[in-house]
Amino acid sequence: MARQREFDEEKALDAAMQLFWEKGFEATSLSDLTSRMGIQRPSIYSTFGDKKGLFEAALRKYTSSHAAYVRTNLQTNSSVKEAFRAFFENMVAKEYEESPKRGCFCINSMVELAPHDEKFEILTREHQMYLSVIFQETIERGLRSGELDPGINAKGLAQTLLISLIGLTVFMKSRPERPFVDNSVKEILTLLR
Amino acid sequence: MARQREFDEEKALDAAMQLFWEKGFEATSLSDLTSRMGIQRPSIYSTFGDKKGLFEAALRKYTSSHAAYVRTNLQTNSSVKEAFRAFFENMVAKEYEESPKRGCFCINSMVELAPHDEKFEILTREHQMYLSVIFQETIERGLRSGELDPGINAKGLAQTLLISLIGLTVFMKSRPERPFVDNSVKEILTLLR
DNA sequence: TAAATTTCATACCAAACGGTATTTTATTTA
DNA sequence: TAAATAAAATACCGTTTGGTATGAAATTTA
Repeated sequence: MARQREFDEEKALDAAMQLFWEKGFEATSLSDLTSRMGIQRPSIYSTFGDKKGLFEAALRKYTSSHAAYVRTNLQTNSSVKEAFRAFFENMVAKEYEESPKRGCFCINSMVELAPHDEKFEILTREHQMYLSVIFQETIERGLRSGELDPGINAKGLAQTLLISLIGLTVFMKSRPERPFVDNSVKEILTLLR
Repeated sequence: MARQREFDEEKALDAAMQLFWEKGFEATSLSDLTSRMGIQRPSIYSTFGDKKGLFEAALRKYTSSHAAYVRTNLQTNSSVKEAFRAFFENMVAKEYEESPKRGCFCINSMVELAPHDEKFEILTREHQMYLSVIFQETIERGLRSGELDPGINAKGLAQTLLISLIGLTVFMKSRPERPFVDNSVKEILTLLR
């Protein structure tokens, strides 16, 4: 044993996450990272391997905390319809406060990296699959309680809601007028009859 | 007047479009561009200004041809439901043949550039708005013919279909299993009752 | 045919890139 | 306290980046 680490690895990783989330992989330079993370280049390389390794660690941190956020969010409300409504509306409201519009780090990575890097193709797909399972379980809860129409296909509907969520998230990056998005949210939620 | 141009500007621009579409703005270098466009650096700069100018020209070329494609595609079929079904299914089928998954150049740009560059925020938003108008007009045609439920809100439904299309396009970049996407398409189209 | 003009090709530029070797500083163990 | 070890800081590396200056080649107009 010898000298002890002076920086907090989790805090440094969080700073990197914020940066990659906002600017993406290519547009974020090592200089950006060192200044925002508050550590020197060699510390990054000794701790995370290389730039891609750091990005991967940041994305994993994001997906795990995002998954937890979605899960608790959908479980708190006893009404399933109300839970989804609050979840979608909250997501829209939050994004309209953002500037620049960061959207979802995982979706951003899906667009920038997944098509050219199998590791990120798998990582992003698995996160989306996990979200669709959370959606499905929530819908199934609504079916058991009798709140939802028994004719509903839980899995199919979950997948559709997830795709709508992705579409909303991406579309908001172009700063469309609010009613456009609000109306779509309403319409999408009618699938939860 | 003097020496005449040796390269075809449209062909060169098309080559640039393919490259930017596949790799995005940041990941495409001037060297990539010169070799694929078949012309030298100075020709690019004298013709298109700079890298961003070339990208913008390429994106404009894409959006105008894409808009025309969508318009004719939705107008050919007399049945509106059938037109949308064919359009969505065709789009999914085409994307599953692609490798790497290029998705939609406009959507890719919305994710990479729109949040940090107002010019692209506007450009991408306006293209989406245009698409939603095409959708809306198609739905209104179905309302007039009596094919669609008169209770349908043409504008709202058009916007929702557009957002679903965006979600599908982006999601396919992570190479999800085909049934996931196919089921969602079916479910989305049920909104066209 | 000669002057004028524009394109093309080569070569080049400073700056920024991702990544490391090296030295200094701090802490632990023997 | 001395040797060993690991982290921090500085300085540096070759390569690639986007962007140009320059001169040769070609076509027009006068």
